Amino acid sequence: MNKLEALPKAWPTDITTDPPRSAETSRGQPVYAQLTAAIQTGRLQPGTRLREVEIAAWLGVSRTPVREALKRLEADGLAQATPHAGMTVTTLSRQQIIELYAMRIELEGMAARLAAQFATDDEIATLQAHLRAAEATLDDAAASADGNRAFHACIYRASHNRYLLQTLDSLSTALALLPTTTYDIAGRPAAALAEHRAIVEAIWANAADEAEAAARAHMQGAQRARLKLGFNSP
Amino acid sequence: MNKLEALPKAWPTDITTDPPRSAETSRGQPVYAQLTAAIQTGRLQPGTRLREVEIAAWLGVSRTPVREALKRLEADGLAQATPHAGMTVTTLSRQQIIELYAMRIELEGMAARLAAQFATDDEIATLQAHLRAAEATLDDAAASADGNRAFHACIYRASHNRYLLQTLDSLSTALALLPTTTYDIAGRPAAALAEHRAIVEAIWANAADEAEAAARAHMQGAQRARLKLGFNSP
DNA sequence: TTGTATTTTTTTGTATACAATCATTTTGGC
DNA sequence: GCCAAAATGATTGTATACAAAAAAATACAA
Repeated sequence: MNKLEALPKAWPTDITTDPPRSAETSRGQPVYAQLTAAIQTGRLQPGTRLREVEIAAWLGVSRTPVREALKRLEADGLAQATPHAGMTVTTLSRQQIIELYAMRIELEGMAARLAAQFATDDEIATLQAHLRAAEATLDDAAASADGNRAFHACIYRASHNRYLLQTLDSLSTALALLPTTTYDIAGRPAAALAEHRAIVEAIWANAADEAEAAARAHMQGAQRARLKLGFNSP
Repeated sequence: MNKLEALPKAWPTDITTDPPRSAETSRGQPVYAQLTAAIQTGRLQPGTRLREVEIAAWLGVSRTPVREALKRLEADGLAQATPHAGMTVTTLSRQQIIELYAMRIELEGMAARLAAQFATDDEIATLQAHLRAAEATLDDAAASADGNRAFHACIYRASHNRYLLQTLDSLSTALALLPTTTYDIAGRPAAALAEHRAIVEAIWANAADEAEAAARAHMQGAQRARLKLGFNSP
């Protein structure tokens, strides 16, 4: 019975100065989850038109929640809208990929630096567990890619900066639009694992400069691998 | 009924048609523009409840476009939603402000570096024009703050990285939630102008390292000024 | 007076009907 | 046969009615 907003113009006095930002999923929006999953698994290829009525019929809901989910996809850069022509799944250009990696090089470095300064023991233990798990899936490109995403998400959280977390999540999701992952390249999973080890080692040692340098080197390696793979469209 | 009277329901009455909002305006969405303007000018204070029907009545539209605009506000971090309790204008905590500035220090540095490498002659000329304009408004805090935003937006564009532009736009907008600007501090407009001059000088000279250092120093100065001002809530 | 249960009110979430707009096609004329 | 213009169809944008859930108010009993 905490009448939160009925307080006069005084600022909310609830003790939690940090709002649980993870409450994004509190309002269950299965439409958004279904669409992002379909895009990231390649079931919805870049360029595919996203028609509201089709999606609504497919998921058994009305157009209203579908529109909401599509707006969110647009905000995340996964879909693009043209005024009255509807939405399509974003097709990344080579230039966009370069810009995305430029951002990730910078921000992954920042995240690793902050993690080296502020990560808790639990978070470091989780990172080390991810390293061990990655050893077991070196031969499975899909599993390696999944583990890679989880590993990086751990570093984002360990940075303890919610805006950095949100931005890096968005950038990673955008790169998931690409039809292939760098883990499809022979030898890349092993190289990535070695680079991950260097990052965790520096975080564990609270070596901020080294952690940042290792993370930047890792992302530059990922970019080089990516640019070897080619693209959907020039 | 007394509950309604206790709520801040003073909605701005003058409809200023200023939808510049640069991009994304392809689908005219005046509701979003009105709400962001009202938040950034302080007419909608942090903590204010955003009721769909009130906003719809105020702007003379139905709830549908209002919902769309509110979702976008939420994605931009300007509003926060609780499952069935509606939305409120975000109240930034001290920790959030610190995290926002940490991001801006990093990304403004990156933007200045990229601008030093890739800015066109036109873009540099525009930056220099902003410097001259700022000299004329040193005594006007509000005008200085506006000019400051425009100046930084120019650097964002000159970086020629659309994701960096989008992220920095979002971060700047979030900081506009604060009730005061650092330009309210005596002497800060002059100091900021000097720092701006150093940034433009480095960009003009294509000195990437110096541009990045100048931009980081500028944002650190802005953070120090901000932290002197105090906050809404601890 | 206070605590609890019930009812009332308020507000969001969803569905659907209608309007507007753009793309395509068809039809008429040359 | 080809081009232009109008009509048709498809799809998004908007409004509104209804359902659901939560908070607030009220009634009632201890």
